[in-house]
Amino acid sequence: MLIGELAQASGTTTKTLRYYEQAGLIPAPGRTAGGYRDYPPEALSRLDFIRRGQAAGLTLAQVRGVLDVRDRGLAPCEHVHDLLDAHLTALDRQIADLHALRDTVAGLRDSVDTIDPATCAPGTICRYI
Amino acid sequence: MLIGELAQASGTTTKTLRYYEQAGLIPAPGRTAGGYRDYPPEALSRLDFIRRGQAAGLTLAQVRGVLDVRDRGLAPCEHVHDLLDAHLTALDRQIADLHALRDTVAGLRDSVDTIDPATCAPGTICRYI
DNA sequence: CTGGTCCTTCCAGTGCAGTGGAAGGTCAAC
DNA sequence: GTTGACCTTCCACTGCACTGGAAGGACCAG
Repeated sequence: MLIGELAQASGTTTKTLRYYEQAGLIPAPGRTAGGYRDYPPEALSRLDFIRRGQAAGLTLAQVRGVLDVRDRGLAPCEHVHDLLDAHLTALDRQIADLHALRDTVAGLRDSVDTIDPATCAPGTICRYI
Repeated sequence: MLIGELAQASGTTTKTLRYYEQAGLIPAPGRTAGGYRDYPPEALSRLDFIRRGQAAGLTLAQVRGVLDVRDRGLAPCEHVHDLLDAHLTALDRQIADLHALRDTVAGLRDSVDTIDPATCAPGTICRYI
C-alpha cells in the first residue's frame, strides 16, 4: 500500500502520515524498489485507533503512550482506564472553568446594555471590561 | 516609570511588556537619557485593561481591537458589546462540544470497567477506544 | 520520449502568548 | 573603580498538530 492510498483509505493526508512516522506514532514501513513507502494492511487499523483517540480529545502524545504499551506486547487496558479517568477529570474542570467564564462574560455583556456609557470615567479604557 | 517597576506594578514581566509594545498593545513610551523605557502612569490602567480582557478569555488581538477603537478617540461600547456577544456564543458552543466529549469519554472509561478484556480481538490496538 | 501523477527529502511556517538567552550599555552604591 | 542590579537589542525557542513548498526521483500512459 503506497502512502497516497493509505492516506485516502484512512481519510488523512500523505503529509500527516509522514509526520506521524517521524513522531513515532506509526512504524517506518518497508520500501518498494523505487524507495516508496510500502505499508502493510494493519497500518490502517493503527490509523483508525489514532483517529478514535483524537476524537476522544487525547493528544498524539497520549495516543502514542497507549501504542507504546501495545507495541511492547502488553494489554493497555489499565493504562487506558487511567488515561481516560485523568482525561475525564481534566474535562470536568475545563467545563467548570468555561462555565464560570461564560457567566462572567454574560454579566459583562449585559452590563453594556444596562449601564449608561455617559458614566464612563474619562481616564479609563472601557467601562465594561 | 521604568519597565521593571511597571512590570512589578502590573503583575507581569519586562519580557511581556516589550512583547506587548511590539505587538501594538501599548504605545512605545519615551526614553530616559540612558535609553531606558520611561512609562507614563496611565500605562498601568492600560495594562489592567489588557489583563481584564484576558481574564474574560479574549485574545490579545481582540483586546487590541478595543484599544484601537479607543485610541482613535471613539467610545468602544458598541464594539465591546458585539465582541462579548460573539465571545459568549463561541463559549456556549465550546461548552456544548466539551460536554458531548465528556459524555463520550465517560462512556469509554466505563466500558473499560464493564467489558471483559479477554474478548479483545487480537488484531486490534485497544478494545475500548 | 514526453507528460502527468505520484513519490522522496528537507526546510520553514502556521497561531497564540509569551519565554530564554546572549552580548552589551547604564546607573547607583560602596 | 568595580560590583551588581537593571536595562537594551536581537534571535530563537516553547507546545501542538500539522501544512506549504521547493527540488528532484519513480512510474505509467500514449
